[in-house]
Amino acid sequence: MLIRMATKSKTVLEESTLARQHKRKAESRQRLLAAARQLFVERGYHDTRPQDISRLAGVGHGTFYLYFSDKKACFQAFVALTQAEVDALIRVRLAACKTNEERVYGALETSMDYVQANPGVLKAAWAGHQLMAREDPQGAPTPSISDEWAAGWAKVILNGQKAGMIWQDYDPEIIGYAVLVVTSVVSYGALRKGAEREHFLTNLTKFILRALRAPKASTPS
Amino acid sequence: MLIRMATKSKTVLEESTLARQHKRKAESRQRLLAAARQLFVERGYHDTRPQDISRLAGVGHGTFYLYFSDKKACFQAFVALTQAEVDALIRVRLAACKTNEERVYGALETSMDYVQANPGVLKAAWAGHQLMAREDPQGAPTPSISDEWAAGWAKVILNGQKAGMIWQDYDPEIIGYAVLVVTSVVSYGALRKGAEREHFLTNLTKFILRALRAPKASTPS
DNA sequence: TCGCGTAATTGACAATTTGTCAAATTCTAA
DNA sequence: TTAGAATTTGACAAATTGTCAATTACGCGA
Repeated sequence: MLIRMATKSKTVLEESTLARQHKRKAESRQRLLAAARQLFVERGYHDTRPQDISRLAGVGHGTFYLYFSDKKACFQAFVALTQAEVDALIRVRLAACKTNEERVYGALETSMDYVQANPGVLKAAWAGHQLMAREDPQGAPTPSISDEWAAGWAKVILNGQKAGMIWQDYDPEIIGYAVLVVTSVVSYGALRKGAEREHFLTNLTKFILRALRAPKASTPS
Repeated sequence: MLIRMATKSKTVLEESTLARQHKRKAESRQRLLAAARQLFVERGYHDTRPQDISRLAGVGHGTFYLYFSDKKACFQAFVALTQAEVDALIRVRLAACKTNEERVYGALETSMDYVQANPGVLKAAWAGHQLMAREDPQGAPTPSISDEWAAGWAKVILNGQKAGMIWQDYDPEIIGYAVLVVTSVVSYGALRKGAEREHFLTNLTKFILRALRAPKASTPS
Protein backbone atom coordinates (compact mmCIF):
# COMPACT_ATOMS: atom_id res chain seq x y z
CA MET A 1 0.00 0.00 0.00
CA LEU A 2 2.90 2.27 0.52
CA ILE A 3 3.63 1.26 -3.01
CA ARG A 4 0.28 2.38 -4.22
CA MET A 5 0.39 5.84 -2.81
CA ALA A 6 3.96 6.26 -3.80
CA THR A 7 2.56 7.35 -7.12
CA LYS A 8 0.73 10.23 -5.60
CA SER A 9 3.20 11.45 -3.07
CA LYS A 10 5.93 11.03 -5.60
CA THR A 11 4.27 13.69 -7.67
CA VAL A 12 4.03 16.03 -4.76
CA LEU A 13 7.57 15.38 -3.77
CA GLU A 14 8.95 15.83 -7.25
CA GLU A 15 8.15 19.50 -7.39
CA SER A 16 10.01 20.49 -4.29
CA THR A 17 12.56 17.81 -4.90
CA LEU A 18 13.35 18.87 -8.42
CA ALA A 19 13.88 22.38 -7.32
CA ARG A 20 16.36 21.24 -4.74
CA GLN A 21 18.28 18.50 -6.44
CA HIS A 22 20.50 18.61 -9.43
CA LYS A 23 19.11 15.69 -11.30
CA ARG A 24 17.91 12.93 -9.02
CA LYS A 25 20.65 12.17 -6.58
CA ALA A 26 18.64 13.52 -3.74
CA GLU A 27 17.02 10.21 -3.24
CA SER A 28 19.19 10.70 -0.21
CA ARG A 29 16.34 12.69 1.21
CA GLN A 30 13.98 9.84 0.68
CA ARG A 31 16.34 7.42 2.33
CA LEU A 32 16.75 9.80 5.23
CA LEU A 33 13.02 10.19 5.61
CA ALA A 34 12.45 6.46 5.47
CA ALA A 35 15.08 5.94 8.14
CA ALA A 36 13.70 8.78 10.20
CA ARG A 37 10.23 7.31 10.06
CA GLN A 38 11.45 3.94 11.23
CA LEU A 39 13.47 5.34 14.11
CA PHE A 40 10.94 7.90 15.28
CA VAL A 41 8.31 5.20 15.41
CA GLU A 42 10.52 2.55 16.99
CA ARG A 43 12.41 4.64 19.51
CA GLY A 44 10.52 7.89 19.73
CA TYR A 45 11.71 11.41 19.11
CA HIS A 46 13.91 11.73 22.16
CA ASP A 47 15.97 8.63 21.58
CA THR A 48 16.56 9.19 17.90
CA ARG A 49 19.68 11.08 16.92
CA PRO A 50 20.47 12.63 13.57
CA GLN A 51 23.51 10.36 13.44
CA ASP A 52 21.32 7.30 13.85
CA ILE A 53 19.11 8.42 11.02
CA SER A 54 22.08 9.04 8.74
CA ARG A 55 23.62 5.70 9.58
CA LEU A 56 20.42 3.79 8.97
CA ALA A 57 19.91 5.68 5.74
CA GLY A 58 23.42 4.75 4.72
CA VAL A 59 24.69 8.25 4.14
CA GLY A 60 27.39 10.31 5.75
CA HIS A 61 26.07 12.22 8.69
CA GLY A 62 26.87 15.55 7.15
CA THR A 63 24.31 14.72 4.51
CA PHE A 64 21.57 14.86 7.08
CA TYR A 65 22.14 18.57 7.54
CA LEU A 66 21.99 19.09 3.81
CA TYR A 67 18.34 18.17 3.87
CA PHE A 68 17.20 19.15 7.33
CA SER A 69 18.36 21.99 9.46
CA ASP A 70 18.02 19.86 12.58
CA LYS A 71 16.15 16.94 14.09
CA LYS A 72 13.03 18.97 14.57
CA ALA A 73 12.87 19.90 10.90
CA CYS A 74 13.38 16.27 10.00
CA PHE A 75 10.55 15.23 12.27
CA GLN A 76 8.28 17.83 10.78
CA ALA A 77 9.12 16.55 7.31
CA PHE A 78 8.24 13.07 8.48
CA VAL A 79 4.92 14.30 9.80
CA ALA A 80 4.20 16.19 6.61
CA LEU A 81 5.03 13.18 4.49
CA THR A 82 2.84 10.89 6.52
CA GLN A 83 -0.05 13.29 6.44
CA ALA A 84 0.36 13.73 2.71
CA GLU A 85 0.24 9.98 2.22
CA VAL A 86 -2.93 9.62 4.22
CA ASP A 87 -4.39 12.67 2.57
CA ALA A 88 -3.84 11.19 -0.87
CA LEU A 89 -5.48 7.93 0.11
CA ILE A 90 -8.47 9.61 1.67
CA ARG A 91 -8.92 11.89 -1.29
CA VAL A 92 -9.10 8.97 -3.64
CA ARG A 93 -11.46 7.13 -1.37
CA LEU A 94 -13.82 10.02 -0.84
CA ALA A 95 -13.98 11.04 -4.48
CA ALA A 96 -16.58 8.40 -5.20
CA CYS A 97 -18.65 8.98 -2.08
CA LYS A 98 -22.18 10.27 -2.46
CA THR A 99 -23.48 10.29 1.09
CA ASN A 100 -22.00 11.55 4.30
CA GLU A 101 -22.23 8.07 5.71
CA GLU A 102 -19.97 6.85 2.93
CA ARG A 103 -17.62 9.73 3.50
CA VAL A 104 -17.32 9.18 7.22
CA TYR A 105 -16.94 5.44 6.94
CA GLY A 106 -14.56 5.87 4.03
CA ALA A 107 -12.28 8.23 5.89
CA LEU A 108 -12.23 5.97 8.91
CA GLU A 109 -11.57 2.84 6.92
CA THR A 110 -8.81 4.48 4.94
CA SER A 111 -7.11 5.67 8.10
CA MET A 112 -7.51 2.25 9.60
CA ASP A 113 -5.90 0.65 6.56
CA TYR A 114 -2.98 3.00 6.87
CA VAL A 115 -2.64 2.39 10.58
CA GLN A 116 -2.57 -1.35 10.10
CA ALA A 117 -0.15 -1.19 7.20
CA ASN A 118 2.14 1.24 9.03
CA PRO A 119 1.86 0.53 12.73
CA GLY A 120 2.65 3.48 14.92
CA VAL A 121 3.33 5.89 12.10
CA LEU A 122 0.10 7.82 12.04
CA LYS A 123 -0.04 7.97 15.80
CA ALA A 124 3.40 9.49 16.00
CA ALA A 125 2.71 11.88 13.17
CA TRP A 126 -0.59 13.00 14.62
CA ALA A 127 0.72 13.60 18.09
CA GLY A 128 3.88 15.19 16.81
CA HIS A 129 2.11 17.58 14.57
CA GLN A 130 0.44 19.17 17.53
CA LEU A 131 3.47 19.14 19.73
CA MET A 132 5.69 20.75 17.17
CA ALA A 133 3.17 23.13 15.68
CA ARG A 134 4.86 26.46 15.40
CA GLU A 135 3.03 29.60 16.31
CA ASP A 136 3.75 32.63 14.27
CA PRO A 137 3.67 35.74 16.39
CA GLN A 138 1.44 37.02 13.63
CA GLY A 139 -2.08 35.91 12.97
CA ALA A 140 -1.05 33.59 10.15
CA PRO A 141 -0.37 30.31 11.91
CA THR A 142 0.62 28.31 8.83
CA PRO A 143 -2.37 26.01 8.41
CA SER A 144 -1.24 22.43 8.72
CA ILE A 145 -2.76 19.62 6.76
CA SER A 146 -4.83 18.72 9.80
CA ASP A 147 -6.36 22.14 9.67
CA GLU A 148 -7.16 21.46 6.06
CA TRP A 149 -8.78 18.20 6.98
CA ALA A 150 -10.88 19.95 9.56
CA ALA A 151 -11.79 22.53 6.95
CA GLY A 152 -12.78 19.73 4.62
CA TRP A 153 -15.16 18.33 7.19
CA ALA A 154 -16.44 21.82 7.80
CA LYS A 155 -17.38 22.01 4.15
CA VAL A 156 -19.13 18.66 4.30
CA ILE A 157 -21.04 19.88 7.31
CA LEU A 158 -22.01 23.13 5.69
CA ASN A 159 -23.36 21.31 2.67
CA GLY A 160 -25.25 18.96 4.92
CA GLN A 161 -26.78 21.91 6.68
CA LYS A 162 -27.90 23.44 3.42
CA ALA A 163 -29.53 20.16 2.53
CA GLY A 164 -31.21 20.02 5.90
CA MET A 165 -29.38 16.80 6.76
CA ILE A 166 -27.28 18.21 9.57
CA TRP A 167 -28.21 20.24 12.61
CA GLN A 168 -28.48 23.87 11.71
CA ASP A 169 -27.12 25.10 14.99
CA TYR A 170 -23.65 23.68 14.48
CA ASP A 171 -20.71 25.89 13.72
CA PRO A 172 -19.14 23.98 10.83
CA GLU A 173 -15.65 25.04 11.73
CA ILE A 174 -15.84 23.76 15.26
CA ILE A 175 -17.68 20.59 14.42
CA GLY A 176 -15.21 19.99 11.62
CA TYR A 177 -12.53 19.68 14.23
CA ALA A 178 -14.70 17.44 16.33
CA VAL A 179 -15.21 15.04 13.45
CA LEU A 180 -11.53 15.10 12.66
CA VAL A 181 -10.43 14.16 16.13
CA VAL A 182 -12.91 11.34 16.36
CA THR A 183 -11.44 10.12 13.13
CA SER A 184 -8.03 10.19 14.72
CA VAL A 185 -9.10 7.67 17.32
CA VAL A 186 -8.32 4.87 14.90
CA SER A 187 -4.64 5.66 15.29
CA TYR A 188 -4.73 5.16 19.03
CA GLY A 189 -3.26 2.39 21.05
CA ALA A 190 -2.67 -1.16 20.08
CA LEU A 191 -5.10 -1.62 17.30
CA ARG A 192 -7.39 -4.37 17.07
CA LYS A 193 -7.24 -6.70 14.23
CA GLY A 194 -9.69 -8.77 12.25
CA ALA A 195 -13.19 -8.73 13.57
CA GLU A 196 -12.40 -5.97 16.04
CA ARG A 197 -11.57 -3.74 13.16
CA GLU A 198 -15.11 -3.71 11.82
CA HIS A 199 -16.41 -3.19 15.34
CA PHE A 200 -14.17 -0.19 15.74
CA LEU A 201 -15.11 1.36 12.44
CA THR A 202 -18.84 0.95 12.84
CA ASN A 203 -18.79 2.38 16.34
CA LEU A 204 -16.97 5.52 15.32
CA THR A 205 -19.02 5.91 12.18
CA LYS A 206 -22.25 5.70 14.12
CA PHE A 207 -20.94 8.13 16.68
CA ILE A 208 -20.16 10.77 14.10
CA LEU A 209 -23.24 10.29 12.00
CA ARG A 210 -25.58 10.39 14.95
CA ALA A 211 -23.92 13.55 16.18
CA LEU A 212 -24.35 15.20 12.81
CA ARG A 213 -27.67 14.00 11.52
CA ALA A 214 -30.55 16.32 12.05
CA PRO A 215 -33.81 14.67 13.02
CA LYS A 216 -36.79 14.67 10.67
CA ALA A 217 -36.58 17.89 8.69
CA SER A 218 -34.87 20.72 10.41
CA THR A 219 -35.49 23.87 8.44
CA PRO A 220 -32.62 24.80 6.16
CA SER A 221 -31.74 28.40 6.68
CA MET B 1 -15.68 7.62 38.09
CA LEU B 2 -13.02 10.21 37.66
CA ILE B 3 -13.53 10.75 41.33
CA ARG B 4 -12.68 7.30 42.35
CA MET B 5 -9.42 7.11 40.55
CA ALA B 6 -8.29 10.55 41.60
CA THR B 7 -8.01 9.23 45.10
CA LYS B 8 -5.76 6.61 43.73
CA SER B 9 -3.32 8.82 41.85
CA LYS B 10 -3.16 11.35 44.66
CA THR B 11 -2.05 8.67 47.00
CA VAL B 12 0.55 7.49 44.57
CA LEU B 13 1.94 10.97 44.19
CA GLU B 14 2.25 11.56 47.88
CA GLU B 15 4.11 8.36 48.47
CA SER B 16 6.73 8.94 45.85
CA THR B 17 7.08 12.55 46.93
CA LEU B 18 7.55 11.80 50.58
CA ALA B 19 9.94 9.03 49.84
CA ARG B 20 12.07 11.24 47.68
CA GLN B 21 12.52 14.28 49.78
CA HIS B 22 14.18 14.56 53.12
CA LYS B 23 11.85 17.00 54.72
CA ARG B 24 10.68 19.46 52.14
CA LYS B 25 13.76 20.80 50.46
CA ALA B 26 12.78 19.10 47.31
CA GLU B 27 10.69 22.02 46.37
CA SER B 28 13.49 22.08 43.88
CA ARG B 29 11.46 19.60 41.95
CA GLN B 30 8.52 21.92 41.93
CA ARG B 31 10.63 24.79 40.74
CA LEU B 32 12.08 22.61 38.04
CA LEU B 33 8.66 21.50 36.92
CA ALA B 34 7.36 25.05 36.86
CA ALA B 35 10.32 26.14 34.78
CA ALA B 36 9.98 23.13 32.53
CA ARG B 37 6.33 23.90 31.96
CA GLN B 38 7.07 27.45 30.98
CA LEU B 39 9.85 26.53 28.60
CA PHE B 40 8.18 23.55 27.00
CA VAL B 41 5.14 25.68 26.30
CA GLU B 42 7.06 28.75 25.13
CA ARG B 43 9.79 27.11 23.08
CA GLY B 44 8.66 23.57 22.54
CA TYR B 45 10.36 20.34 23.45
CA HIS B 46 13.15 20.50 20.93
CA ASP B 47 14.40 23.94 21.84
CA THR B 48 14.33 23.45 25.58
CA ARG B 49 17.51 22.21 27.19
CA PRO B 50 17.88 20.76 30.65
CA GLN B 51 20.32 23.57 31.34
CA ASP B 52 17.70 26.15 30.44
CA ILE B 53 15.26 24.54 32.80
CA SER B 54 17.77 24.48 35.63
CA ARG B 55 18.76 28.08 35.07
CA LEU B 56 15.18 29.30 35.00
CA ALA B 57 14.43 27.27 38.08
CA GLY B 58 17.40 28.86 39.80
CA VAL B 59 19.19 25.66 40.65
CA GLY B 60 22.51 24.22 39.65
CA HIS B 61 22.22 22.18 36.54
CA GLY B 62 23.33 19.04 38.27
CA THR B 63 20.18 19.27 40.33
CA PHE B 64 18.10 18.64 37.26
CA TYR B 65 19.46 15.14 37.02
CA LEU B 66 18.67 14.47 40.64
CA TYR B 67 15.00 14.67 39.84
CA PHE B 68 14.81 13.58 36.23
CA SER B 69 16.91 11.06 34.43
CA ASP B 70 16.77 13.15 31.28
CA LYS B 71 14.69 15.68 29.37
CA LYS B 72 12.20 13.08 28.33
CA ALA B 73 11.50 12.07 31.90
CA CYS B 74 11.09 15.71 32.82
CA PHE B 75 8.63 16.22 30.03
CA GLN B 76 6.66 13.20 31.09
CA ALA B 77 6.52 14.55 34.62
CA PHE B 78 5.23 17.82 33.23
CA VAL B 79 2.54 15.99 31.31
CA ALA B 80 1.58 13.95 34.34
CA LEU B 81 1.39 17.03 36.52
CA THR B 82 -0.77 18.90 34.05
CA GLN B 83 -3.11 15.99 33.61
CA ALA B 84 -3.35 15.57 37.36
CA GLU B 85 -4.28 19.22 37.75
CA VAL B 86 -7.00 18.99 35.15
CA ASP B 87 -8.16 15.72 36.59
CA ALA B 88 -8.56 17.27 40.01
CA LEU B 89 -10.57 20.16 38.64
CA ILE B 90 -12.83 17.94 36.58
CA ARG B 91 -13.32 15.60 39.48
CA VAL B 92 -14.61 18.40 41.67
CA ARG B 93 -16.78 19.75 38.91
CA LEU B 94 -18.37 16.44 38.03
CA ALA B 95 -19.05 15.40 41.58
CA ALA B 96 -22.23 17.43 41.69
CA CYS B 97 -23.49 16.48 38.24
CA LYS B 98 -26.66 14.49 37.95
CA THR B 99 -27.21 14.26 34.23
CA ASN B 100 -24.92 13.37 31.38
CA GLU B 101 -25.53 16.76 29.89
CA GLU B 102 -24.15 18.35 33.02
CA ARG B 103 -21.22 16.01 33.00
CA VAL B 104 -20.30 16.66 29.40
CA TYR B 105 -20.71 20.39 29.66
CA GLY B 106 -18.92 20.41 32.98
CA ALA B 107 -15.91 18.56 31.66
CA LEU B 108 -15.69 20.84 28.66
CA GLU B 109 -16.07 24.00 30.66
CA THR B 110 -13.50 22.91 33.19
CA SER B 111 -11.01 22.12 30.47
CA MET B 112 -11.74 25.43 28.84
CA ASP B 113 -11.13 27.25 32.09
CA TYR B 114 -7.81 25.53 32.42
CA VAL B 115 -6.84 26.25 28.83
CA GLN B 116 -7.60 29.92 29.26
CA ALA B 117 -5.84 30.17 32.58
CA ASN B 118 -2.81 28.26 31.27
CA PRO B 119 -2.47 28.98 27.57
CA GLY B 120 -0.73 26.27 25.64
CA VAL B 121 -0.16 24.00 28.57
CA LEU B 122 -2.91 21.47 28.05
CA LYS B 123 -2.27 21.37 24.34
CA ALA B 124 1.37 20.54 24.87
CA ALA B 125 0.61 18.01 27.54
CA TRP B 126 -2.06 16.30 25.52
CA ALA B 127 0.00 16.03 22.38
CA GLY B 128 3.09 15.05 24.29
CA HIS B 129 1.41 12.33 26.19
CA GLN B 130 0.71 10.49 23.00
CA LEU B 131 4.06 11.13 21.46
CA MET B 132 6.00 9.92 24.45
CA ALA B 133 3.71 7.09 25.47
CA ARG B 134 5.83 4.09 26.15
CA GLU B 135 4.84 0.72 24.84
CA ASP B 136 5.63 -2.29 26.91
CA PRO B 137 6.43 -5.27 24.74
CA GLN B 138 4.01 -7.04 27.03
CA GLY B 139 0.30 -6.51 27.17
CA ALA B 140 0.48 -4.10 30.08
CA PRO B 141 0.94 -0.70 28.48
CA THR B 142 0.96 1.40 31.64
CA PRO B 143 -2.44 3.12 31.46
CA SER B 144 -2.00 6.85 31.33
CA ILE B 145 -4.40 9.26 32.91
CA SER B 146 -5.96 9.81 29.51
CA ASP B 147 -6.77 6.15 29.38
CA GLU B 148 -8.37 6.56 32.75
CA TRP B 149 -10.39 9.46 31.50
CA ALA B 150 -11.56 7.41 28.55
CA ALA B 151 -12.44 4.63 30.96
CA GLY B 152 -14.38 7.13 33.04
CA TRP B 153 -16.45 8.11 30.04
CA ALA B 154 -16.90 4.45 29.23
CA LYS B 155 -18.49 4.00 32.61
CA VAL B 156 -20.79 6.96 32.07
CA ILE B 157 -21.79 5.46 28.76
CA LEU B 158 -22.42 2.05 30.22
CA ASN B 159 -24.65 3.53 32.89
CA GLY B 160 -26.48 5.49 30.26
CA GLN B 161 -27.04 2.35 28.29
CA LYS B 162 -28.45 0.56 31.29
CA ALA B 163 -30.83 3.44 31.79
CA GLY B 164 -31.79 3.35 28.13
CA MET B 165 -30.52 6.86 27.60
CA ILE B 166 -27.66 5.92 25.28
CA TRP B 167 -27.55 3.82 22.16
CA GLN B 168 -27.29 0.17 23.06
CA ASP B 169 -25.08 -0.70 20.13
CA TYR B 170 -22.13 1.36 21.30
CA ASP B 171 -19.04 -0.25 22.66
CA PRO B 172 -18.48 1.86 25.79
CA GLU B 173 -14.73 1.53 25.60
CA ILE B 174 -14.45 2.82 22.06
CA ILE B 175 -17.01 5.56 22.48
CA GLY B 176 -15.32 6.57 25.71
CA TYR B 177 -12.27 7.46 23.68
CA ALA B 178 -14.38 9.28 21.14
CA VAL B 179 -15.92 11.46 23.82
CA LEU B 180 -12.52 12.10 25.33
CA VAL B 181 -10.95 13.31 22.11
CA VAL B 182 -13.84 15.60 21.35
CA THR B 183 -13.31 17.01 24.79
CA SER B 184 -9.70 17.64 23.91
CA VAL B 185 -10.69 19.96 21.09
CA VAL B 186 -10.98 22.82 23.56
CA SER B 187 -7.21 22.77 23.92
CA TYR B 188 -6.67 23.32 20.21
CA GLY B 189 -5.39 26.33 18.45
CA ALA B 190 -5.68 29.93 19.39
CA LEU B 191 -8.59 29.90 21.69
CA ARG B 192 -11.43 32.07 21.43
CA LYS B 193 -12.28 34.36 24.17
CA GLY B 194 -15.43 35.85 25.59
CA ALA B 195 -18.54 35.17 23.60
CA GLU B 196 -16.75 32.66 21.40
CA ARG B 197 -16.09 30.58 24.42
CA GLU B 198 -19.75 29.83 25.04
CA HIS B 199 -20.20 29.15 21.35
CA PHE B 200 -17.40 26.65 21.45
CA LEU B 201 -18.66 24.88 24.54
CA THR B 202 -22.25 24.56 23.41
CA ASN B 203 -21.23 23.24 20.02
CA LEU B 204 -19.07 20.50 21.43
CA THR B 205 -21.58 19.66 24.12
CA LYS B 206 -24.34 19.25 21.58
CA PHE B 207 -22.10 17.17 19.38
CA ILE B 208 -21.35 14.69 22.11
CA LEU B 209 -24.83 14.52 23.56
CA ARG B 210 -26.45 14.03 20.20
CA ALA B 211 -24.02 11.29 19.39
CA LEU B 212 -24.77 9.52 22.64
CA ARG B 213 -28.45 10.02 23.23
CA ALA B 214 -30.68 7.21 22.18
CA PRO B 215 -33.92 8.22 20.50
CA LYS B 216 -37.26 7.52 22.15
CA ALA B 217 -36.84 4.42 24.24
CA SER B 218 -34.28 2.01 22.97
CA THR B 219 -34.63 -1.25 24.80
CA PRO B 220 -32.19 -1.58 27.68
CA SER B 221 -30.51 -4.92 27.52
C1' DT C 1 23.90 27.52 70.60
C1' DC C 2 27.07 24.05 69.06
C1' DG C 3 28.40 20.21 66.61
C1' DC C 4 27.54 16.21 63.76
C1' DG C 5 25.57 13.20 60.44
C1' DT C 6 22.65 13.12 56.61
C1' DA C 7 20.30 15.18 52.77
C1' DA C 8 20.67 18.23 49.05
C1' DT C 9 23.13 20.92 45.90
C1' DT C 10 26.73 22.33 42.94
C1' DG C 11 29.70 23.11 38.94
C1' DA C 12 33.89 21.33 36.94
C1' DC C 13 34.70 17.65 34.05
C1' DA C 14 34.36 13.73 30.68
C1' DA C 15 31.47 11.78 27.25
C1' DT C 16 28.43 12.43 23.78
C1' DT C 17 25.97 14.88 20.30
C1' DT C 18 25.29 18.70 17.06
C1' DG C 19 26.31 21.42 13.30
C1' DT C 20 30.01 23.23 9.82
C1' DC C 21 32.80 23.15 5.95
C1' DA C 22 36.88 22.39 3.00
C1' DA C 23 38.11 18.57 0.54
C1' DA C 24 36.75 14.63 -2.07
C1' DT C 25 33.65 12.33 -5.00
C1' DT C 26 30.08 11.75 -8.49
C1' DC C 27 27.56 13.22 -12.19
C1' DT C 28 26.53 15.64 -16.72
C1' DA C 29 27.20 17.54 -20.88
C1' DA C 30 30.10 18.85 -24.43
C1' DT D 1 37.94 12.67 -21.79
C1' DT D 2 37.40 16.53 -19.26
C1' DA D 3 35.66 20.76 -17.04
C1' DG D 4 32.67 22.21 -13.88
C1' DA D 5 28.75 21.87 -11.11
C1' DA D 6 26.24 19.07 -7.83
C1' DT D 7 26.53 16.17 -4.07
C1' DT D 8 28.60 13.78 -0.38
C1' DT D 9 31.72 13.13 3.32
C1' DG D 10 33.90 12.89 7.83
C1' DA D 11 37.20 15.50 10.58
C1' DC D 12 36.64 19.18 13.45
C1' DA D 13 34.82 22.90 16.62
C1' DA D 14 30.94 24.11 19.32
C1' DA D 15 27.47 22.83 22.25
C1' DT D 16 24.98 19.75 25.17
C1' DT D 17 24.42 15.92 28.32
C1' DG D 18 25.21 13.36 32.23
C1' DT D 19 28.47 12.25 36.39
C1' DC D 20 30.35 12.80 40.77
C1' DA D 21 33.61 14.35 44.36
C1' DA D 22 33.39 18.25 46.94
C1' DT D 23 30.58 21.54 49.19
C1' DT D 24 26.72 23.56 51.46
C1' DA D 25 22.37 23.40 54.08
C1' DC D 26 19.56 21.21 57.23
C1' DG D 27 17.64 18.71 61.46
C1' DC D 28 18.42 17.33 65.86
C1' DG D 29 20.34 16.00 70.13
C1' DA D 30 23.36 17.63 73.76
